[in-house]
Formats: sequence, C-alpha cells, structure tokens
Amino acid sequence: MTSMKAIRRFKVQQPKSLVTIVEERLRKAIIDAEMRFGEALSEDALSSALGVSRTPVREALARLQLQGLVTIVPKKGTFVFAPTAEDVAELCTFRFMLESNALRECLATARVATLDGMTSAIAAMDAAQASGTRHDYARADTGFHEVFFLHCGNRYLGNAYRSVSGRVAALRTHLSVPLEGEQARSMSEHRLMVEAFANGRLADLDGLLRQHILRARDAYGDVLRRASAG
Amino acid sequence: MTSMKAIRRFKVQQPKSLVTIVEERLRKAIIDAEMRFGEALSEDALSSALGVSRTPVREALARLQLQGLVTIVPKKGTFVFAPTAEDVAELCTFRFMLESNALRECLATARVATLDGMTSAIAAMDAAQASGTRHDYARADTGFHEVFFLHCGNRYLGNAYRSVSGRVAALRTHLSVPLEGEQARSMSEHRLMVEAFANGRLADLDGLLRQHILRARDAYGDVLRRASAG
DNA sequence: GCTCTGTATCTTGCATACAGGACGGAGATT
DNA sequence: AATCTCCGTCCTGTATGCAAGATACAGAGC
Repeated sequence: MTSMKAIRRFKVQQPKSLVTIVEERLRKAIIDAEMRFGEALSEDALSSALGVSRTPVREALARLQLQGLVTIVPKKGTFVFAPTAEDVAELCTFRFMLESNALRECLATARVATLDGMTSAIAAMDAAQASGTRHDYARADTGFHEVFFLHCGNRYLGNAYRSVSGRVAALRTHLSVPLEGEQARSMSEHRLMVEAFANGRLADLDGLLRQHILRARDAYGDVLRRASAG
Repeated sequence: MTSMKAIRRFKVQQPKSLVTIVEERLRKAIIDAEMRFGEALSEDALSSALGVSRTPVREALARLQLQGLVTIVPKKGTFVFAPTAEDVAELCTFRFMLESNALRECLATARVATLDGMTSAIAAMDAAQASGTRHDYARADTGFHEVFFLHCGNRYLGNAYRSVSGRVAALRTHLSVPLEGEQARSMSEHRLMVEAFANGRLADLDGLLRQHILRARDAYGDVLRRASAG
C-alpha cells in the first residue's frame, strides 16, 4: 500500500461491453451510409453477422432508437430511420437552437480553447477536401460543430446535441453527396464563423450559424422531397 | 371487405410492453421520492419485486439511465442518480434554454392553445395547493412546464425536455419539500408568466422564466450543499 | 377470376441459465 | 495488533430457449 500514490495514474479503462461495441459499429454503419434509410435490421441476422448473441444486439438497437437512428416497430422489426422533409426541418431548427446557445457560452467562458478547436477542425476539413473522400469531409464537418459542445461547459447541452448528432451526421453523408458545390460553400461559411467568433461578434456569428444551418435544412429538404417524389 | 370502412375506428392500442411498464413504474418511484438519491437498485431484487424477469428490468434501467434518473456502474450495480450542486446548476441553465425557446415558438404559432393549456395547468396547481399533497402540487407544477413543449411544434425540443424532465421533477419532489413559502412564490410567478404570455410580451416572459428557473436553481443548490455538508 | 382463410415462417418479447468480475469478511501470517 | 490473502457471495454481462404476434402466400370456396 506504500506505493499506491505513485501508481494512481495507471488506472486502465475497462474493456468496452459488447453492447457498446455493437452500438458503435451499427451507428457507424448507419452514419456512413453503409445501410440505407428504412432498411430492415433483423436482430438475428445482426447477431450472427457480428458474432455475438441477440442480447447485446437488442440492447444496442434500443440505444440507437433513443438516438433516433433506428425505429423499432413492435413484433415487426427494426429499421434504419427514414427522415421526412418535416423531420429534417424540425431537426435543423432544433440544432440551430442548441448550437447558438453553445456558441454563446463558448464565447463567454472558453474563447481561446474554442477558437483553437475550431481552427484545427477547419484544418481537418481542408485536408479532407484536398485529399479525402466525401465521407472524410462529412466527418470533419461533424467535428467542427462538435467543438462548440466540447467547450460550452454544460453537459446537458452536449448530451442533447449528441442525441441528435447521429441523425445530423447521417443526413450529411446520405444526402449531401449529390449536391455539387456544397463543400466549397460550406467551407467558406465555416471560415466566416471562425472569423466572427475570433472578433467576438456574437450577433454576426448567430446570423451566420442560422444561415448555415437553415440553408442545409432547405437543401436536405429538397433532396428528400425529390427522392420521395421520383 | 365491404364493411371495412365502418370498423376502421375500432383499432385498439396494443398492450404496453413489460419494459415500458417497468420503466414507468420505476420512473414514478424515483420522481415521487419513494427511493432516495444514490440508493442501490439490484436487477434481481427489482425483478422479483415486480414479478417479471430480469430482462425487461434491465432494459428499463438502461432507458432510465438515458434519462439521467439512474446511474449504471459496470459490474457493480445501478443506483438512483445523486445530483451535485453543479449538476443542478447546469441542468437548470439548460432547462431555461429549452423552455425559453419553446415559449417563443408557442407565442408565435400556437398562442391560444398554449394559453388554454397554461390556464388549466394553473387551475390544477390551485386545486393541489388547496387540498392536495405536496407531491400533487409538484406534479401540477411539472404539468405547467410541459404545456410549452406540447404546443411548441418541434418534436426534438420536446424530446430534449423529456430527457431532463425526470430529473427536474425528481428534484422538485426530493428537494422542494422542506422549503417554506416556496409554493406561494412559485404560484405567483406562474401567474405572472401567464399574464405576460397573454399580452404577448416576450421579453418580460423571458425575464420571468429566467428568474423563475434560476431561483429554483439556487434554492436546490442550497439544499444540496447543506445536505452534503451536514 | 376473386375473396377469404389457414398456415408456414418470419419477427420480436420475455424467461432462464451460466460465466465471470467486485466486494467483504474470516483466517493466516508477520 | 496490523496486514495480507483467500474464498464465499453478490452482482452484472451474455447466451440461449421458448412463446406469441405479424406477414405473405397458397389453396379452398364462391
């Protein structure tokens, strides 16, 4: 017991449970568009495909439902979520609200840390744009927005964002792909936001964010409407 | 098939799953202070007490964790959540943000419906104050705040509120009880909010709401600090 | 040819069985 | 007396088995 103090920092994180592993795997599969909206997911098929029993699969699906990534229909089955245009509109409105509040907090209490985070996120987006796939860019985009919640100092705000971020990220990879010129426009908007943040211009920042998210909302809505029509 | 149209309306709602029943029962138990903060919950004990197997209990606990009502420690057990003063502060800040945004939406798009809802919620609070238990009053208070999200027209906002409303309600019943004069003060604040809403004075409304929630935050924080100190 | 009905087969919902980690207390050791 | 160690007991994590609802399709009856 004498040397206890010295080894305090060796605490290891325990191995992830199967539930967590399955959850993360499925989450990734949905977000990265390995599965399509509305696709059926059988617990049995998943469990044998992943090499685990149905129990952890079932629990993971329940968690994903809470994140809005799958829809569980009693006695029928589980399906990848299938957003409607209205869904997307509400989602984006909500998202704007969260990000706007988070940014205000960041500006007030963690200005330099947030700025650092935004800057390196922008760098990642640059790199992805130069040499990565579109999914790489989408991931970097997701990372940019997550910075706000990392530094906003309110866990609940972060949790709320996490509960919708999966859907947002999925929309990005599923729908944004066909839109030409999206990436360049998105990049420039992000840069403008960083600039406004650096100068502490909260009102401008809010306007930019609103424009950025609501434009995305309309773009996604268009794609969805076109898809459901044709 | 000829008489199909006539019996369309006979559709029955399916029986709730055991998971849902257990979840609601436990949620009620925690919110109504049948269990204390930090109390241990054994899956085995719960399942035999409730007369179901461990499986639905386990799933229900997982859902409650997502709502922040219990804390699951791997390989150790599940415990009723135990808020710290900081927790409560963040929670209330977040709550103010949600309610403020919801109220703005209500005022813009569902003024009369919201006003009706607020009015009858106030009536319920009156009734509870006159002849009910303190828990009845707490429930009515919870109902008042839920009105905003019923009419705000954004499901995500409502979901976000639901994900913290359990904690808020639990704090109300667990902590508000010892505070003398709270109820009268709370009532008058609610009335003022209804008045401001009816007159469409958004700025006033926001100020009242902020005052209402932040005062609750400080009160809860005091009680918690006193409890952890003594 | 069309409608209805029975059934085969999918799905999930729940119960139970088993394995392994965490913790506490009794006993051994210094 | 203090401490270490071992073991019993509790707990959760996971696998599996069984029952029952949902669906699609084939065949009977008109």
